[in-house]
Amino acid sequence: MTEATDDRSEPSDSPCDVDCYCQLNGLMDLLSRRYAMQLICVVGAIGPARYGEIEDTFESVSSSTLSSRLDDLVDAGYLSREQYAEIPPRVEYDLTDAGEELCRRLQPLLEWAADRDV
Amino acid sequence: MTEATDDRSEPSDSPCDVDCYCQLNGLMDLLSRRYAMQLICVVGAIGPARYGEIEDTFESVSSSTLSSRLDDLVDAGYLSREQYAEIPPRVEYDLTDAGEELCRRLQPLLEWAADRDV
DNA sequence: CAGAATCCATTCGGATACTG
DNA sequence: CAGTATCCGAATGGATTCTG
Repeated sequence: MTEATDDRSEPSDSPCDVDCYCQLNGLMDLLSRRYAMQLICVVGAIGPARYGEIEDTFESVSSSTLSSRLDDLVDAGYLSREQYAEIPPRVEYDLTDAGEELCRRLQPLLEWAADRDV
Repeated sequence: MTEATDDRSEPSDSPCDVDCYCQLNGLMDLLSRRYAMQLICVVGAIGPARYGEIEDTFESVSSSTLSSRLDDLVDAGYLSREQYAEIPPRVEYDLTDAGEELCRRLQPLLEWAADRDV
């Protein structure tokens, strides 16, 4: 018999093997970009949020950076973007279902992170 | 009375206000670097792990990148590094207490992420 | 108001070669 | 084995200006 002191050679039962953490997948790349994780939780916290609201929440973020990060999250399906035909224009971002799930999984991390090093 | 349809104007009771997500703190910067989150969970999964073990777990990572990421996490206090005076040299990385807490908060996220986009 | 476009300094991470 | 040192292209994010 093959020596199997641990289960690393038999990934059959584990629903999520260690290796799964290592395949750099698109989501991790996305979340690693600046403000991405914070944005999910902020939108989750203040519900449908206008662009300006979100911008104000962050102390300093350039509009170009914020825009591209919002686009990323919309394109990836974690944020929805509703544009109203008004003047002045109004845009509202909100979490999609996937975004809510993501937010749920991010919140424990971000809360702890915020406590740690303010 | 002041209108308070939501609690955004009264952040008194909330232990972690929305704003806390926005202060870009050092931990989020650290976690946003490549492999950082995965490393925490990998070390959490395979216990005390040698450098080579960790390297093998990732399909492709240059030693320079892996080294610097491990250094980051050690310096930040999430990984411990034990070096044994043997030949050939042996080094073992493990989670610190803070690292374990971090791992606990990362795991739900990474497991979900791995399921999502393989 | 909610961005888009452009430009640019900095940072990041991979490749490669070398070492105690 | 477990890195370090150096080099370099690519990606990132900020500043600024402009627009429907």
